[in-house]
Amino acid sequence: MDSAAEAFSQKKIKYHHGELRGALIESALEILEREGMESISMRTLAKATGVTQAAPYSHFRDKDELLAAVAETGFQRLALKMVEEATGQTGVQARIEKLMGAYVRFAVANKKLFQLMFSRELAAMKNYPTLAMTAGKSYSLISAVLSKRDASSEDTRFLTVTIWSLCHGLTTLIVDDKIKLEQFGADDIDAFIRRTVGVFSDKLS
Amino acid sequence: MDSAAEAFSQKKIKYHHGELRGALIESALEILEREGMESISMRTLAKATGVTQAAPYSHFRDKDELLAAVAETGFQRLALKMVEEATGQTGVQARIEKLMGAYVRFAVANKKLFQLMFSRELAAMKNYPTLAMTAGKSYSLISAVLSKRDASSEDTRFLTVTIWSLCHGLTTLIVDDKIKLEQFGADDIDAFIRRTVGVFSDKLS
DNA sequence: TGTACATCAGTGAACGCGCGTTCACTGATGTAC
DNA sequence: TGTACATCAGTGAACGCGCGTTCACTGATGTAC
Repeated sequence: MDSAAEAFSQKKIKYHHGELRGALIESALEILEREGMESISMRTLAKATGVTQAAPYSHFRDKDELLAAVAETGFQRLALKMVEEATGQTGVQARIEKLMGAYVRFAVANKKLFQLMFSRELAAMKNYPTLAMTAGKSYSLISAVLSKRDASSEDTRFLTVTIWSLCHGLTTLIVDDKIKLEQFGADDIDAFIRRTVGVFSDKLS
Repeated sequence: MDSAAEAFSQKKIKYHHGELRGALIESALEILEREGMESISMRTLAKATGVTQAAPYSHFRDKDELLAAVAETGFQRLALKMVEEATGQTGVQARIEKLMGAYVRFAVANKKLFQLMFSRELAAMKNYPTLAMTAGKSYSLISAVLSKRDASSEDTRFLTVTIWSLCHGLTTLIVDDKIKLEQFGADDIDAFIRRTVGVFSDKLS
């Protein structure tokens, strides 16, 4: 028996999967990016994970709970990227630019996941407290940086909303193909963002 | 026969509807706002309009074409509101504030319609040229105002994208309940926007 | 170390549902004469 | 003004489909003794 066949049979003979919950989320992320959100159903996910269609219900109460888990994974990864890229930067403006850059780049690299994270299906879900908390992380990161400014001529809360709106709006429009970066002669996303944030750079010192 | 019964019977006996296309779009707008996008199906629309489920296919090739028509109506009304509110204003900043105000207020007053207009289902539709054109109107309006500035220290295209992103992002976040206006002590949307646009008012003269 | 047993993850079949769409048809309407 | 006819909007029945979810079950696994 060669190793491929062995792996297959190992996969086949396993009755208890062991890590089905995580595997379902991974499958969801893959299918999401490959085929889009409409292709995500309990049945396709189960099949993709090599399990019967009813098996996921041992780990998720219903489809909403699964989608919430997938989205939460997305928000965690997004926040992680933002933190990673912004640490080590000095100066408010530089850190804001990095946060925004991470936001946009994450969304572009994970279009469908980003769309899921802000889809109306997900927005309709109240009663997933951890999801709401994780989703609020990017706002907190921006707010935290802005509150460290020397001169606070501009109210931090308003400035945070402004920056966050700008960041989210720009990202949404890019992901949904309403803005084509190439048309702006900006070599890359970072240059584009620097240009955009530059509009109110004087408020960021 | 009283007038109500007469109206009913008139409605009943009519074989040819006469204005079915428009009536379907109206029904869609009503159901949309009342029950949300998931409740819109060819069948429910037909039923709501008092017609058999196959009748809509005399006016729309398929569901996509109908949704595109509904969204296009939305974009037209949005552009109309923006024009209405901005005309008569003097000064770039005032006009930008009015354009943004109209955008946000339209979205708040027509949440579900706005969500449809920027939904992934609609984004997936290429090949509806008139839809794309109508959808681009709000961008054009902002761009047109900004190009009238005296001193063009900031490139108009970048500034337009910045403002549009801010406008769209703010709107999206409000409509999706990520931002609660009450928490900001702003009496109304206009005050809030004035505060937000004020961040880079010096670039708007 | 070996056995009995409780637990519960995953099975396989079935449910009911609403959906988009097709199709042969019917009958209201407007037009040409 | 009245009739014949072409058009085509709307009918009613049917199609096939994938979906979320339930349910009684089976068998792998870990633990207590």
